[in-house]
Amino acid sequence: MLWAVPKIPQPPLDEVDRSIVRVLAQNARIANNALADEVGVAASTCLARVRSLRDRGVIRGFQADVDLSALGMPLQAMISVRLRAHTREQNESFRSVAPGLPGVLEVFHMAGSDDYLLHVAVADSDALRDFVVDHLTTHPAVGQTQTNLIFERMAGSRFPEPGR
Amino acid sequence: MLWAVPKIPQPPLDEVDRSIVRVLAQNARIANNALADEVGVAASTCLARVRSLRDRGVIRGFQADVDLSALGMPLQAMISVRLRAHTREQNESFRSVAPGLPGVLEVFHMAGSDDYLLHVAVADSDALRDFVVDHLTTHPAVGQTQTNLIFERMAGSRFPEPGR
DNA sequence: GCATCTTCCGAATACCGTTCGGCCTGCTTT
DNA sequence: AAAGCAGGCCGAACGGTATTCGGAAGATGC
Repeated sequence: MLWAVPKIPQPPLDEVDRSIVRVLAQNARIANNALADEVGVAASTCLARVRSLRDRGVIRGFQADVDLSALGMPLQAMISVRLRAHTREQNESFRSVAPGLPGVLEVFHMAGSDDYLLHVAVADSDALRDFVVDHLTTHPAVGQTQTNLIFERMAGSRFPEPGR
Repeated sequence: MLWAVPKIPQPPLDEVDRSIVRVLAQNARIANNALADEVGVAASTCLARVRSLRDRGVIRGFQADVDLSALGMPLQAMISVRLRAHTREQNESFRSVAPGLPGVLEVFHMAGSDDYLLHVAVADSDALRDFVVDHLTTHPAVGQTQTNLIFERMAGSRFPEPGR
Protein backbone atom coordinates (compact mmCIF):
# COMPACT_ATOMS: atom_id res chain seq x y z
CA MET A 1 0.00 0.00 0.00
CA LEU A 2 0.99 3.60 -0.30
CA TRP A 3 0.73 4.78 3.26
CA ALA A 4 4.39 4.96 4.05
CA VAL A 5 5.36 8.60 4.46
CA PRO A 6 8.85 9.20 3.04
CA LYS A 7 9.62 11.91 5.53
CA ILE A 8 12.03 11.83 8.44
CA PRO A 9 10.02 12.35 11.65
CA GLN A 10 10.13 16.04 12.60
CA PRO A 11 13.01 18.02 14.00
CA PRO A 12 11.28 21.40 13.90
CA LEU A 13 12.87 24.25 11.97
CA ASP A 14 14.90 26.82 13.82
CA GLU A 15 15.30 30.43 12.71
CA VAL A 16 18.28 29.72 10.47
CA ASP A 17 16.44 26.94 8.68
CA ARG A 18 13.44 29.15 8.12
CA SER A 19 15.61 31.93 6.76
CA ILE A 20 17.32 29.54 4.38
CA VAL A 21 14.00 28.24 3.14
CA ARG A 22 12.62 31.76 2.81
CA VAL A 23 15.55 32.88 0.68
CA LEU A 24 15.68 29.75 -1.47
CA ALA A 25 11.95 29.88 -2.05
CA GLN A 26 12.46 33.17 -3.83
CA ASN A 27 15.87 32.64 -5.38
CA ALA A 28 16.81 29.02 -5.73
CA ARG A 29 19.98 29.73 -7.68
CA ILE A 30 21.64 31.97 -5.12
CA ALA A 31 25.25 30.94 -4.47
CA ASN A 32 25.77 29.01 -1.28
CA ASN A 33 28.13 31.55 0.24
CA ALA A 34 25.81 34.44 -0.55
CA LEU A 35 23.01 32.48 1.10
CA ALA A 36 25.27 31.84 4.08
CA ASP A 37 25.97 35.56 4.40
CA GLU A 38 22.30 36.39 4.20
CA VAL A 39 21.27 34.02 6.96
CA GLY A 40 24.36 34.66 9.06
CA VAL A 41 26.20 31.34 9.20
CA ALA A 42 29.40 29.99 7.66
CA ALA A 43 29.26 28.61 4.15
CA SER A 44 30.02 25.10 5.30
CA THR A 45 27.28 25.25 7.89
CA CYS A 46 24.88 26.61 5.35
CA LEU A 47 25.67 23.78 2.99
CA ALA A 48 25.01 21.22 5.69
CA ARG A 49 21.73 22.93 6.57
CA VAL A 50 20.52 22.93 3.00
CA ARG A 51 21.43 19.27 2.61
CA SER A 52 19.60 18.46 5.79
CA LEU A 53 16.53 20.35 4.68
CA ARG A 54 16.54 18.39 1.45
CA ASP A 55 17.05 15.08 3.20
CA ARG A 56 14.23 15.83 5.61
CA GLY A 57 11.92 16.66 2.72
CA VAL A 58 11.38 20.27 3.80
CA ILE A 59 12.82 21.36 0.48
CA ARG A 60 11.50 19.05 -2.23
CA GLY A 61 13.44 20.47 -5.15
CA PHE A 62 14.34 23.54 -7.14
CA GLN A 63 12.47 24.71 -10.20
CA ALA A 64 12.58 27.41 -12.82
CA ASP A 65 9.44 29.52 -13.11
CA VAL A 66 8.63 29.53 -16.81
CA ASP A 67 6.44 31.86 -18.84
CA LEU A 68 4.00 29.44 -20.42
CA SER A 69 3.10 31.87 -23.19
CA ALA A 70 6.68 31.73 -24.38
CA LEU A 71 6.30 27.97 -24.60
CA GLY A 72 3.28 28.35 -26.84
CA MET A 73 0.65 27.61 -24.21
CA PRO A 74 -0.86 30.99 -23.43
CA LEU A 75 -4.28 29.79 -22.32
CA GLN A 76 -5.00 28.42 -18.85
CA ALA A 77 -8.11 26.92 -17.35
CA MET A 78 -9.50 25.35 -14.19
CA ILE A 79 -11.46 22.19 -14.80
CA SER A 80 -13.71 20.79 -12.09
CA VAL A 81 -14.09 17.04 -12.30
CA ARG A 82 -16.83 15.06 -10.64
CA LEU A 83 -16.34 11.32 -10.56
CA ARG A 84 -19.07 8.91 -11.59
CA ALA A 85 -18.85 7.18 -8.22
CA HIS A 86 -16.79 8.03 -5.18
CA THR A 87 -15.21 4.68 -4.61
CA ARG A 88 -11.60 4.27 -3.67
CA GLU A 89 -10.98 2.49 -6.98
CA GLN A 90 -12.31 5.33 -9.13
CA ASN A 91 -10.40 7.89 -7.14
CA GLU A 92 -7.26 5.88 -7.50
CA SER A 93 -7.68 5.34 -11.22
CA PHE A 94 -8.19 9.04 -11.85
CA ARG A 95 -5.59 10.29 -9.45
CA SER A 96 -2.94 8.07 -10.96
CA VAL A 97 -3.31 9.48 -14.46
CA ALA A 98 -4.39 13.08 -13.95
CA PRO A 99 -1.04 14.66 -13.07
CA GLY A 100 0.54 13.16 -16.18
CA LEU A 101 -2.01 14.36 -18.70
CA PRO A 102 -0.53 16.81 -21.23
CA GLY A 103 -0.68 20.40 -20.06
CA VAL A 104 -1.70 19.62 -16.49
CA LEU A 105 0.06 21.98 -14.10
CA GLU A 106 -1.59 21.00 -10.83
CA VAL A 107 -4.20 18.55 -9.64
CA PHE A 108 -6.22 19.24 -6.52
CA HIS A 109 -8.17 16.50 -4.80
CA MET A 110 -11.00 18.46 -3.25
CA ALA A 111 -13.41 18.12 -0.42
CA GLY A 112 -16.91 19.12 -1.44
CA SER A 113 -19.09 18.34 -4.38
CA ASP A 114 -16.37 18.51 -7.02
CA ASP A 115 -13.84 15.74 -6.58
CA TYR A 116 -10.90 17.15 -8.50
CA LEU A 117 -9.75 20.48 -9.80
CA LEU A 118 -7.31 20.52 -12.70
CA HIS A 119 -5.18 23.53 -13.49
CA VAL A 120 -4.15 23.19 -17.12
CA ALA A 121 -2.28 25.15 -19.77
CA VAL A 122 -3.07 24.77 -23.45
CA ALA A 123 -2.20 26.34 -26.78
CA ASP A 124 -5.70 27.58 -27.62
CA SER A 125 -9.36 26.87 -27.06
CA ASP A 126 -9.31 24.01 -29.56
CA ALA A 127 -6.61 22.31 -27.57
CA LEU A 128 -8.65 22.85 -24.43
CA ARG A 129 -11.70 21.18 -25.93
CA ASP A 130 -9.54 18.32 -27.17
CA PHE A 131 -8.03 17.89 -23.73
CA VAL A 132 -11.41 17.64 -22.04
CA VAL A 133 -12.85 15.31 -24.64
CA ASP A 134 -9.83 13.08 -25.09
CA HIS A 135 -8.67 12.73 -21.52
CA LEU A 136 -11.52 13.57 -19.18
CA THR A 137 -14.95 12.77 -20.52
CA THR A 138 -13.64 9.56 -22.03
CA HIS A 139 -12.09 8.44 -18.76
CA PRO A 140 -14.30 5.73 -17.25
CA ALA A 141 -14.19 7.20 -13.73
CA VAL A 142 -15.17 10.72 -14.80
CA GLY A 143 -18.77 11.82 -14.50
CA GLN A 144 -19.07 15.54 -15.22
CA THR A 145 -16.59 18.24 -15.88
CA GLN A 146 -16.82 22.00 -15.83
CA THR A 147 -14.23 24.21 -17.47
CA ASN A 148 -13.51 27.79 -16.43
CA LEU A 149 -11.02 29.97 -18.25
CA ILE A 150 -8.35 31.78 -16.29
CA PHE A 151 -7.88 35.43 -17.24
CA GLU A 152 -4.78 35.87 -15.14
CA ARG A 153 -2.74 33.97 -12.63
CA MET A 154 -0.87 35.83 -9.94
CA ALA A 155 1.68 34.20 -7.69
CA GLY A 156 1.36 34.80 -3.98
CA SER A 157 3.96 34.08 -1.37
CA ARG A 158 5.80 30.83 -1.67
CA PHE A 159 6.89 31.01 1.94
CA PRO A 160 3.61 31.47 3.77
CA GLU A 161 3.81 32.71 7.32
CA PRO A 162 0.88 32.59 9.70
CA GLY A 163 -1.16 35.79 9.54
CA ARG A 164 -1.96 36.72 13.11
CA MET B 1 -1.66 52.52 -16.76
CA LEU B 2 -0.49 48.97 -16.42
CA TRP B 3 -0.71 47.79 -19.96
CA ALA B 4 2.95 47.92 -20.81
CA VAL B 5 4.21 44.38 -21.20
CA PRO B 6 7.72 44.06 -19.80
CA LYS B 7 8.70 41.42 -22.29
CA ILE B 8 11.10 41.74 -25.20
CA PRO B 9 9.11 41.08 -28.40
CA GLN B 10 9.49 37.41 -29.32
CA PRO B 11 12.47 35.65 -30.81
CA PRO B 12 10.93 32.18 -30.72
CA LEU B 13 12.68 29.44 -28.79
CA ASP B 14 14.91 27.02 -30.65
CA GLU B 15 15.52 23.44 -29.59
CA VAL B 16 18.44 24.32 -27.33
CA ASP B 17 16.40 26.95 -25.52
CA ARG B 18 13.56 24.54 -25.00
CA SER B 19 15.90 21.89 -23.66
CA ILE B 20 17.45 24.36 -21.26
CA VAL B 21 14.06 25.42 -20.00
CA ARG B 22 12.90 21.82 -19.71
CA VAL B 23 15.90 20.87 -17.59
CA LEU B 24 15.83 23.98 -15.42
CA ALA B 25 12.11 23.61 -14.83
CA GLN B 26 12.83 20.34 -13.07
CA ASN B 27 16.20 21.08 -11.51
CA ALA B 28 16.92 24.75 -11.15
CA ARG B 29 20.14 24.21 -9.20
CA ILE B 30 21.92 22.09 -11.78
CA ALA B 31 25.45 23.32 -12.42
CA ASN B 32 25.86 25.33 -15.57
CA ASN B 33 28.39 22.97 -17.11
CA ALA B 34 26.24 19.94 -16.39
CA LEU B 35 23.34 21.75 -18.01
CA ALA B 36 25.56 22.58 -20.97
CA ASP B 37 26.49 18.91 -21.35
CA GLU B 38 22.87 17.84 -21.16
CA VAL B 39 21.71 20.19 -23.89
CA GLY B 40 24.83 19.79 -26.01
CA VAL B 41 26.47 23.22 -26.09
CA ALA B 42 29.58 24.75 -24.53
CA ALA B 43 29.33 26.04 -20.98
CA SER B 44 29.87 29.63 -22.07
CA THR B 45 27.15 29.35 -24.68
CA CYS B 46 24.83 27.79 -22.17
CA LEU B 47 25.42 30.62 -19.74
CA ALA B 48 24.60 33.18 -22.41
CA ARG B 49 21.45 31.28 -23.34
CA VAL B 50 20.21 31.15 -19.78
CA ARG B 51 20.90 34.83 -19.32
CA SER B 52 19.03 35.59 -22.53
CA LEU B 53 16.07 33.49 -21.44
CA ARG B 54 15.95 35.40 -18.20
CA ASP B 55 16.26 38.77 -19.91
CA ARG B 56 13.50 37.87 -22.32
CA GLY B 57 11.24 36.84 -19.47
CA VAL B 58 10.93 33.23 -20.59
CA ILE B 59 12.43 32.19 -17.28
CA ARG B 60 10.97 34.39 -14.57
CA GLY B 61 13.01 33.09 -11.66
CA PHE B 62 14.11 30.06 -9.70
CA GLN B 63 12.33 28.74 -6.66
CA ALA B 64 12.64 26.08 -4.02
CA ASP B 65 9.67 23.77 -3.72
CA VAL B 66 8.86 23.75 -0.02
CA ASP B 67 6.82 21.32 2.04
CA LEU B 68 4.23 23.59 3.60
CA SER B 69 3.47 21.12 6.39
CA ALA B 70 7.05 21.49 7.57
CA LEU B 71 6.44 25.24 7.78
CA GLY B 72 3.47 24.66 10.00
CA MET B 73 0.79 25.25 7.39
CA PRO B 74 -0.53 21.79 6.60
CA LEU B 75 -4.02 22.79 5.51
CA GLN B 76 -4.83 24.10 2.03
CA ALA B 77 -8.02 25.43 0.55
CA MET B 78 -9.53 26.93 -2.60
CA ILE B 79 -11.64 29.98 -1.98
CA SER B 80 -13.98 31.26 -4.67
CA VAL B 81 -14.56 34.98 -4.46
CA ARG B 82 -17.42 36.82 -6.10
CA LEU B 83 -17.12 40.58 -6.19
CA ARG B 84 -19.97 42.85 -5.16
CA ALA B 85 -19.86 44.59 -8.53
CA HIS B 86 -17.77 43.84 -11.57
CA THR B 87 -16.37 47.27 -12.14
CA ARG B 88 -12.80 47.88 -13.11
CA GLU B 89 -12.24 49.67 -9.81
CA GLN B 90 -13.41 46.78 -7.65
CA ASN B 91 -11.39 44.33 -9.65
CA GLU B 92 -8.35 46.50 -9.31
CA SER B 93 -8.77 47.01 -5.59
CA PHE B 94 -9.10 43.30 -4.96
CA ARG B 95 -6.44 42.19 -7.38
CA SER B 96 -3.89 44.52 -5.88
CA VAL B 97 -4.16 43.11 -2.37
CA ALA B 98 -5.08 39.45 -2.88
CA PRO B 99 -1.64 38.06 -3.77
CA GLY B 100 -0.13 39.65 -0.69
CA LEU B 101 -2.59 38.30 1.86
CA PRO B 102 -0.98 35.95 4.39
CA GLY B 103 -0.95 32.34 3.22
CA VAL B 104 -2.02 33.07 -0.34
CA LEU B 105 -0.16 30.78 -2.73
CA GLU B 106 -1.88 31.68 -6.01
CA VAL B 107 -4.62 34.00 -7.18
CA PHE B 108 -6.61 33.21 -10.28
CA HIS B 109 -8.72 35.83 -11.97
CA MET B 110 -11.44 33.72 -13.52
CA ALA B 111 -13.88 33.93 -16.34
CA GLY B 112 -17.31 32.75 -15.30
CA SER B 113 -19.53 33.42 -12.34
CA ASP B 114 -16.78 33.38 -9.72
CA ASP B 115 -14.40 36.26 -10.18
CA TYR B 116 -11.38 35.03 -8.28
CA LEU B 117 -10.04 31.77 -6.99
CA LEU B 118 -7.58 31.88 -4.11
CA HIS B 119 -5.30 28.97 -3.31
CA VAL B 120 -4.27 29.37 0.30
CA ALA B 121 -2.29 27.50 2.94
CA VAL B 122 -3.08 27.86 6.62
CA ALA B 123 -2.13 26.36 9.96
CA ASP B 124 -5.53 24.93 10.82
CA SER B 125 -9.23 25.42 10.29
CA ASP B 126 -9.33 28.28 12.77
CA ALA B 127 -6.73 30.15 10.78
CA LEU B 128 -8.75 29.49 7.65
CA ARG B 129 -11.88 31.00 9.15
CA ASP B 130 -9.87 33.97 10.39
CA PHE B 131 -8.41 34.47 6.94
CA VAL B 132 -11.81 34.54 5.27
CA VAL B 133 -13.35 36.80 7.87
CA ASP B 134 -10.44 39.20 8.31
CA HIS B 135 -9.33 39.59 4.73
CA LEU B 136 -12.13 38.58 2.39
CA THR B 137 -15.59 39.20 3.75
CA THR B 138 -14.45 42.49 5.25
CA HIS B 139 -12.98 43.68 1.97
CA PRO B 140 -15.33 46.27 0.47
CA ALA B 141 -15.15 44.80 -3.03
CA VAL B 142 -15.94 41.24 -1.96
CA GLY B 143 -19.49 39.96 -2.26
CA GLN B 144 -19.60 36.24 -1.52
CA THR B 145 -16.96 33.64 -0.87
CA GLN B 146 -16.99 29.87 -0.93
CA THR B 147 -14.27 27.83 0.72
CA ASN B 148 -13.36 24.29 -0.32
CA LEU B 149 -10.75 22.24 1.46
CA ILE B 150 -8.00 20.55 -0.52
CA PHE B 151 -7.33 16.96 0.44
CA GLU B 152 -4.23 16.68 -1.68
CA ARG B 153 -2.31 18.69 -4.20
CA MET B 154 -0.35 16.90 -6.90
CA ALA B 155 2.11 18.68 -9.16
CA GLY B 156 1.80 18.07 -12.88
CA SER B 157 4.34 18.92 -15.52
CA ARG B 158 6.02 22.29 -15.22
CA PHE B 159 7.10 22.19 -18.80
CA PRO B 160 3.85 21.53 -20.64
CA GLU B 161 4.12 20.34 -24.19
CA PRO B 162 1.18 20.29 -26.56
CA GLY B 163 -0.67 16.97 -26.40
CA ARG B 164 -1.57 16.15 -29.97
C1' DG C 1 32.56 37.04 -53.45
C1' DC C 2 33.12 40.36 -49.97
C1' DA C 3 31.64 42.90 -45.73
C1' DT C 4 29.14 42.61 -41.73
C1' DC C 5 26.70 40.80 -38.07
C1' DT C 6 25.71 37.09 -35.04
C1' DT C 7 26.65 33.13 -32.50
C1' DC C 8 29.48 29.70 -30.77
C1' DC C 9 33.52 27.92 -28.78
C1' DG C 10 37.70 27.21 -25.70
C1' DA C 11 41.13 28.92 -22.60
C1' DA C 12 42.13 31.69 -18.60
C1' DT C 13 41.09 33.44 -14.07
C1' DA C 14 38.48 34.59 -10.41
C1' DC C 15 35.12 32.61 -7.64
C1' DC C 16 32.59 29.02 -5.40
C1' DG C 17 31.38 24.33 -3.46
C1' DT C 18 32.71 20.83 -0.50
C1' DT C 19 35.46 18.33 2.79
C1' DC C 20 37.80 17.86 7.04
C1' DG C 21 39.89 18.62 11.49
C1' DG C 22 39.38 21.07 15.50
C1' DC C 23 36.81 24.00 18.76
C1' DC C 24 32.99 25.38 21.42
C1' DT C 25 28.56 24.57 23.84
C1' DG C 26 25.37 22.11 26.33
C1' DC C 27 24.03 17.82 28.44
C1' DT C 28 24.82 13.42 30.98
C1' DT C 29 27.17 10.79 34.32
C1' DT C 30 29.33 9.91 38.56
C1' DA D 1 31.09 20.07 40.27
C1' DA D 2 34.29 17.84 37.01
C1' DA D 3 34.86 14.78 33.48
C1' DG D 4 33.10 12.73 29.52
C1' DC D 5 30.32 12.81 25.51
C1' DA D 6 27.68 14.38 21.45
C1' DG D 7 26.29 17.70 18.23
C1' DG D 8 26.95 21.55 15.65
C1' DC D 9 29.65 25.39 13.91
C1' DC D 10 33.65 27.38 11.90
C1' DG D 11 37.70 28.31 8.78
C1' DA D 12 41.28 26.72 5.74
C1' DA D 13 42.43 24.12 1.78
C1' DC D 14 41.64 22.23 -2.69
C1' DG D 15 39.24 20.75 -6.43
C1' DG D 16 35.71 22.18 -9.39
C1' DT D 17 32.80 25.80 -11.48
C1' DA D 18 31.17 30.39 -13.29
C1' DT D 19 32.16 34.02 -16.16
C1' DT D 20 34.77 36.78 -19.36
C1' DC D 21 37.02 37.57 -23.61
C1' DG D 22 39.23 37.07 -28.14
C1' DG D 23 38.88 34.74 -32.14
C1' DA D 24 36.75 31.44 -35.50
C1' DA D 25 32.85 29.82 -38.00
C1' DG D 26 28.58 30.50 -40.06
C1' DA D 27 24.73 33.32 -41.86
C1' DT D 28 23.02 37.43 -44.32
C1' DG D 29 22.83 41.19 -47.59
C1' DC D 30 24.71 43.58 -51.53
